[in-house]
Amino acid sequence: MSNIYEIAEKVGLSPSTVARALSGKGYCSKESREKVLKAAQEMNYTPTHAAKTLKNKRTEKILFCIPDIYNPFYFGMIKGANDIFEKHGYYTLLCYTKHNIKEELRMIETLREKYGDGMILVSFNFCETNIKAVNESGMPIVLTNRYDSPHGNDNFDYVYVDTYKGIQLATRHLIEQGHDRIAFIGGNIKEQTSLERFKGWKDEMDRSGMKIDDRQVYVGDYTMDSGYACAELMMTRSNIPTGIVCANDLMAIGFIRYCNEHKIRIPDDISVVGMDNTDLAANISPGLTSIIMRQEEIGRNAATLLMERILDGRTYKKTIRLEPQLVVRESSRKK
Amino acid sequence: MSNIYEIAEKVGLSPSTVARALSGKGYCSKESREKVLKAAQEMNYTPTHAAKTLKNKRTEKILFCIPDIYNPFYFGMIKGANDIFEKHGYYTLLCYTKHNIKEELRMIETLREKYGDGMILVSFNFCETNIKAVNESGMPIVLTNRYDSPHGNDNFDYVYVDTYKGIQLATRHLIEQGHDRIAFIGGNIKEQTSLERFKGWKDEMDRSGMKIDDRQVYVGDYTMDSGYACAELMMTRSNIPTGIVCANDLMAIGFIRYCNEHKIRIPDDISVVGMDNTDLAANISPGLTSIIMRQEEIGRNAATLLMERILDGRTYKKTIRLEPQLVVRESSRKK
DNA sequence: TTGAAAGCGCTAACAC
DNA sequence: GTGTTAGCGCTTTCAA
Repeated sequence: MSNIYEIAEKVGLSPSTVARALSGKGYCSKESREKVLKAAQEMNYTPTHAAKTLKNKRTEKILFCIPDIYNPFYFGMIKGANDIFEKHGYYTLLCYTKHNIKEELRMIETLREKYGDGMILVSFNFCETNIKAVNESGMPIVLTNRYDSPHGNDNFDYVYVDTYKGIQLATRHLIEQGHDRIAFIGGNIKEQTSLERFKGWKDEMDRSGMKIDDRQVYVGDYTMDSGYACAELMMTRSNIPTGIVCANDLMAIGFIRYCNEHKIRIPDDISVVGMDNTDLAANISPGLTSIIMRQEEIGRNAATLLMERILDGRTYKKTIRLEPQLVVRESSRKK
Repeated sequence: MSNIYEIAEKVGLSPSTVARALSGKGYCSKESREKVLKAAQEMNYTPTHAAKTLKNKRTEKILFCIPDIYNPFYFGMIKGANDIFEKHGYYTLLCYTKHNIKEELRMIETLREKYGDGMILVSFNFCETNIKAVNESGMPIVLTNRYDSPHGNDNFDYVYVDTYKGIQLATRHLIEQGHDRIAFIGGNIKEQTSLERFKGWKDEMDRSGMKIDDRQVYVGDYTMDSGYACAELMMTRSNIPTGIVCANDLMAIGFIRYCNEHKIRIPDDISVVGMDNTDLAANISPGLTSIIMRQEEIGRNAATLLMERILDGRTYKKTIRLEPQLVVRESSRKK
């Protein structure tokens, strides 16, 4: 591949003039510029990204880490963020971290190598390990979850929708519909976001004076199949709940699939509420009652915070909280 | 951020010794190595990616372009490819090209700048413009569609599932079930893959001696909403079809949603066949008859072809064809 | 085993 | 308006 020296030689000018002609910055006569551009074209010239970066310290790329590409929840976030980055001439590169902290650390390391100028980090499980890496990276990173270290020396931004409150809304909705046996299908509560969701359900149940026991709590992994499996398990037990709060739409869909297959009527026999309000919620049958999680807004806000750090040089911490909201569809109704 | 010079100064060795210690290549005494590694750790050292690349000409990154993150069809491909790249220590970076040829060209340009070592390019619309860019990039690029230029001088690999045949299978299935009014919901036939799918339906209809007219052909954009809209339009017309071939699962799901909302029974009133056999096909109700498109295998094969070019230096062209397959579920049955 | 030095391709300050 | 030159941070050859 050609470089500016070869072009310079070909047109009989110096490399710096070529560079000026190409970049449009600095003085350069019209003639020279034209000669250079023509030659560049002919020689099929492309600047080398690495060389530019080494000088500029700017890649104009953002690394966007998502734990799970199968989950439509993230699509909105990606779109929202992308819209902002684009405006500033930045590219978004998605990194699929597979729900795996090692992958997250690898990508933070890649960011430290300055492969990108900043990062949006989505994770189900912010913990001391990855937060430490974030803090020590010295690079701009925005989380899409709430996280505050006990030591209070965090220096990253975050944008979040209050998941705890979201699950409360879902639970309260079922309670208001007169349900009294309400189960919860969530994730592993060792993970931060799963714990929050679980608490949202538990606290709301407690507040309403509902009895709960362990057998009302089902553990999935946010996939449709795990929702299905939870339904299977539930139906082997006595005292089947009449209302189900699912920690995301996908599990709710899996749950409903089981019900459809086994002639359990939704919402006649059981009311189901999902969370995330993904496109699917409106498109399956029956339509799934769900919680709006403002994915696009999260993405847009996260991207904006990142650009502030990168372009405006903001160095103090900023956090943004967004409100979840209930959407009622056909999958839930009065008991 | 620290660099090898600062480390060298700190430990009282030369930068080249530090580099050797860090890379593990070349001679370096055990003592020196230990000193260096310790200092590097203390100074929170990370190598600069750009500097390495400038020397090595290797980024160990692959750019994976997908037109549409909302479509679960691509998930399997990403996973399959990722599995292979990982084995070779390569990272996959996803680029969302939004069904937009300009974005594709931008990413090909980014590849030419050597921001990555190779690319898997997924597009709905391979045409002269993007194929020219692919051919001229001089970089290893694998397509996940069939494409052969008339001039026959292509030098890229591709892996594909025969979509034409896939739609034929879907169409034949409905014909065999006794349907005679069979509609097709596809995409804009200006796009290469949409045209292939359309032809699959048309040719199979012709072969079976079925009459077809324009009003049996509906144009969507591969989203659920567009499937819904096609259903809406269809129902305003007379002579409603009894069988529907959809060019992907998402449109089929949107179509079914319309039917559910309007008390049209699937499959009693209308049989529906999708394409892609995404996870959703099995999880919605009724289960969607669909065409297996071997997404993971496409991904794995594409990644393997790419690694052959990058690591083994293969320079001749290779193409791989995979067979689609019908899966029958509840959404289609005998008329 | 270690160090000096050149060079990857580009940018930008400075001199002409 | 143009050219010279000195880096950016790393790798690698060659000499010591």
